[in-house]
Amino acid sequence: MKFEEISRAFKELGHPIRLSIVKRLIRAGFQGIPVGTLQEELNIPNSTLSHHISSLVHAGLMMQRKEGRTLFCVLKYENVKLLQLFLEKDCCVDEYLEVKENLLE
Amino acid sequence: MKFEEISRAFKELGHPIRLSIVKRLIRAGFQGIPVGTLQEELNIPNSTLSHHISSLVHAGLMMQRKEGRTLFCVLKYENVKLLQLFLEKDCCVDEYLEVKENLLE
DNA sequence: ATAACATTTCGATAAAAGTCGAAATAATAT
DNA sequence: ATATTATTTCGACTTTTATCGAAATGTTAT
Repeated sequence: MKFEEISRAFKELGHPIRLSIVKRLIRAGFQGIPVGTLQEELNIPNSTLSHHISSLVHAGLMMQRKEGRTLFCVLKYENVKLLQLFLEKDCCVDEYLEVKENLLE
Repeated sequence: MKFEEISRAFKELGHPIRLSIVKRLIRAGFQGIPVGTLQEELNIPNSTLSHHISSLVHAGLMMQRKEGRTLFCVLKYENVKLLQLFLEKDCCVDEYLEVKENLLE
């Protein structure tokens, strides 16, 4: 993943719907979660959801697996992890910080 | 930082220029770096740079400190760290991964 | 006071992203 | 074959971002 790709991936996380999708996909594990289920949970039109999913796929943050007529969305954990490492290694020098682990509500 | 703010912050990192700024600010430490220096290094028009800086400030990723007629840009490390923690805690369950530490070029 | 410097605001324009109904595709079941 | 279900594509539209020259603002030096 090079700089432009990292940046593109962050942009993907920069939309509440897509960030919700990603967050939901974590819980779904490797089995993933059907598009339809996502749609019910997020309660948005299918075309809108499809658009965001496609965007996430192109950015390398998720992949899809088809079973019958159901499409499962699966997070690409390794790439999310890369983003985390980018922030951790390039952005956060620990001496600079005293971080409270529970700041994330 | 709540969900919407996290998402907003990721969006900020989702532009190559702004991600470059953030990356540069890390090296600058708490002293920060003058807007003018950033401009020379990035080689973009001042109005464009100013626009992106303003955006980063509003998203809580950096702050500014004035010294004479020079404005220093300083990263808000703690918020970048929060993003990293968000990805680490909410998105990356370590059992799911074997991560190569050197994947970031 | 005026000039030189650092940076922002304005304003106009161009480009990209987001939204969603309706039609199209694909898979399975009857 | 036809109907049903799951999901995507199309197309039109609205909203948001990005870009950048030029003018304005604020700061220090002369």
